[in-house]
Amino acid sequence: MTGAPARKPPRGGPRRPQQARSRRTRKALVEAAGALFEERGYDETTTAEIARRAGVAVGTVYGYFPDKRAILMEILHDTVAQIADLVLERLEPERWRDADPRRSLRDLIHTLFTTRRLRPGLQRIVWERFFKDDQVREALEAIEAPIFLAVKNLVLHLEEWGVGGVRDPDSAAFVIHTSVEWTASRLMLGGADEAEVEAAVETTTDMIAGLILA
Amino acid sequence: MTGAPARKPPRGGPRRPQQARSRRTRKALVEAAGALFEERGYDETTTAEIARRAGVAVGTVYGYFPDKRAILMEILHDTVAQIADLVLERLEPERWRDADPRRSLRDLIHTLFTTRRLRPGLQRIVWERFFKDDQVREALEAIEAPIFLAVKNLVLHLEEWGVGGVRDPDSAAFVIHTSVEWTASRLMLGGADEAEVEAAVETTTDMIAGLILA
Amino acid sequence: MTGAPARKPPRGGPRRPQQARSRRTRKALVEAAGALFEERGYDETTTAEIARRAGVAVGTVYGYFPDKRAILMEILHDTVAQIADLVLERLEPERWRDADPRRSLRDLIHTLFTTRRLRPGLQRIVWERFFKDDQVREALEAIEAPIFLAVKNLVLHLEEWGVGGVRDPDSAAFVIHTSVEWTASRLMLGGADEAEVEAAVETTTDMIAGLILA
Amino acid sequence: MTGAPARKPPRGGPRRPQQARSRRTRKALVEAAGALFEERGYDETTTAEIARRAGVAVGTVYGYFPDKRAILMEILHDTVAQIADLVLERLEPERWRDADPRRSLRDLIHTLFTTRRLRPGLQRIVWERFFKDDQVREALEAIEAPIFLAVKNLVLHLEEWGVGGVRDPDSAAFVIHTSVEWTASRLMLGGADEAEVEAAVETTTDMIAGLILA
DNA sequence: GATGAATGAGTCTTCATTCAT
DNA sequence: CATGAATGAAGACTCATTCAT
Repeated sequence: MTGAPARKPPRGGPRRPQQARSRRTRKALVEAAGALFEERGYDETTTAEIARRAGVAVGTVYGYFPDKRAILMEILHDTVAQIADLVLERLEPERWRDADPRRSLRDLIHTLFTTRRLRPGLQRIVWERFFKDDQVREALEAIEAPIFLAVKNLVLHLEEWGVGGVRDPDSAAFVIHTSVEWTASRLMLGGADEAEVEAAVETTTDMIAGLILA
Repeated sequence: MTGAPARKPPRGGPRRPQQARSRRTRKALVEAAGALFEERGYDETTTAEIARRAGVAVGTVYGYFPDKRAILMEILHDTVAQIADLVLERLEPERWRDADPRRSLRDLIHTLFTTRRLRPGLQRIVWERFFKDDQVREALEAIEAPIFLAVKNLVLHLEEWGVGGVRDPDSAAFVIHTSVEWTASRLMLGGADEAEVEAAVETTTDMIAGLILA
Repeated sequence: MTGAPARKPPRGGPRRPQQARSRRTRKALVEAAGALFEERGYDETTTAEIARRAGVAVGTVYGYFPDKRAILMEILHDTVAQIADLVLERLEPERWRDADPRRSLRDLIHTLFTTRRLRPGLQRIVWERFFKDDQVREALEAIEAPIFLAVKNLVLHLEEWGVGGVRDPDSAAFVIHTSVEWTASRLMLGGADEAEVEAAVETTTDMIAGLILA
Repeated sequence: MTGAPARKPPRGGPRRPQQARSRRTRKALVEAAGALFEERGYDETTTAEIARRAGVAVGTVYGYFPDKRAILMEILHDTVAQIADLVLERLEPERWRDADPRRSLRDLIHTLFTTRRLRPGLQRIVWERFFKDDQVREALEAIEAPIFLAVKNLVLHLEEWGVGGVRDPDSAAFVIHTSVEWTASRLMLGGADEAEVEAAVETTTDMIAGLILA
């Protein structure tokens, strides 16, 4: 006999099926809440609705999250982090090194605008709670920090390459990102038409270029 | 024509004392609500508190306003309009004609930043409700419209005077104002220190100058 | 003309009818809650039931009391104070001066026992919450204080009159009242039969007599 | 008959290891619950906490006890019985036969007071539930019965020895024990200082001595 | 037997708005 | 017009107990 009773890990199969179920429930909960927050908003969504949509009982929600706000925080974090990643990509100096800076900048701005189309309802919630909910503000600031750093870093590289530069890189990073972020939000989360958006991308590119290029 | 319909011609005494009282009550209500919204926030203020602070009964509130939101709308409108006026002043072409454009610009930006210190609690409410309450959005947009126009007009003047110009004046007006407004809000309504603010004013001035000057 | 329009106080009639209504509602609330607490117990009574029994909406309850516990505190206070008054009467030295001390004592003990028949359900709630709810404990202690004082005072009088006396009047007051109170509670709030109660009154009288008389 | 049904004769090793484990789990559960009830109180302790503290799953609890209350009953029984044993010792006539009755009595009272220091949290639960939970009341009464009997028996011995006696030994037993028990509880489970306790012990001794001695 | 995910009835409390006086 | 008592729908959260794995 070759041996041991082939028990427990049958071959990479899912161990501890309970955990699998648990993960599935959690996911269902996050998805249900995400969809509802997106559709209706945070205050307008009840914990009972989240449970129903996830196909579980109310009590189950509280087995996974301490309270309603914790669900929001998780979803907000994921959403915002996902957006931030897309932006961070466009900020890598390598992408700019041998390219036309104006083109790269426009590309960056364009990305900053289009990412606002991701989960707009949740992004609205971010702004809605930004000044009244410290947790939301802190979470957003934590996610923005690396972006500010990347912008600053990029500006320093541009200076080094002789294609631009600013007086105060920290301040520039903050002002640039904040400006674009909000211009994009107002246009994309409001209901702006395509022409307006196009024009804004162009104008914004000009504006930022005026600050950091040449 | 000899005149107005002489309704209830009171002899001597103050005309329509009721209206005077009424106006006083209304004012008390608006002031009470304004102070409470500023201190606590909109959702955190109850109509009962507003009435108590104004020294009237709850029911009386509904004799002057259809609902709680209407009080907010009035206050928000007044506050935002007041701020807009301060900004509009700085946008008058006369002020720019014979002055150093860079200086005038810096002055404008500075004004845009410092006006955020007016009734910050109410301004927070604006952003909190901007995307979730169409009435708030529309009211704000109505008030911003003349500003956009003034910015556009100014840019056109600058072009005429040969000190600047942009490709798309409408878009520029929107982008400029929106950018500065939000950068200022985040800094002033959050708790930024003086140095950060100073730096941001400088950087922002550089940025806008890059777009519209020279 | 004799004068002023006979308005407002028509002649001792009820002024401010609103306050009358308010008082009525409050009373209905207290009575409803009292009856329910008595019948079912505190935890077993819901605020909705109280409102329904009082014939008002749930919200009305909170117009008169900050929370459910406040209703209990008021009722408990009233009930216990009422009982305390009955006991205090029997403790007045005048009642003892020219009477047979043994008889007066028996009378006192008897009163302490029979008062336990008043609102037994509420008295149960007192003991149920005594050690877990500081407010209840404090309220009870506040009401007991004058009783302790009266007992002490009585003992001092007895000593003066040469019919008794104890080593430590404060301690005696506490021990006497506490002992009788609990013996009575256990018998009357449990379901003791008449004979047991009679015997206990007699025995308790002997016991206290042994301590404070002759 | 040759004997016992040789069910599953285990060779050598420890018999029914399951039962050993089972007993260990049960004990862990009782200890966990006991500690938590003592610390927080009954209502404030959840079954989930008990399970966690015992190191088992929630469901497991229900394999050993039909419900939460059953755990309490077992713990209460053990605790109260343990206290009762300490008291019963001091009530054995042998201890009193050749000793100074006053001394023995004081010793007994002292014991009745100090035993209230054992598991005070659980004793609080007894009083909290005494009138609302028939099972608790019955359990306590069952445990008190032998004490009442022992007190009665002691009183009869004292009478026989010519050092005391009462009219109604049954009633006396109940009154004595109940009085001391509650005086002690209020002092020891509340937060009385040492001096108060000492005085109460002395006074109580005087009081009981007045009833049963001489 | 053990596990722990799931259940869901049940609670208190809030507050914008109405309306009889 | 003012008053303020009354309304009642709504919502977040708890926890003893069950049961599929």
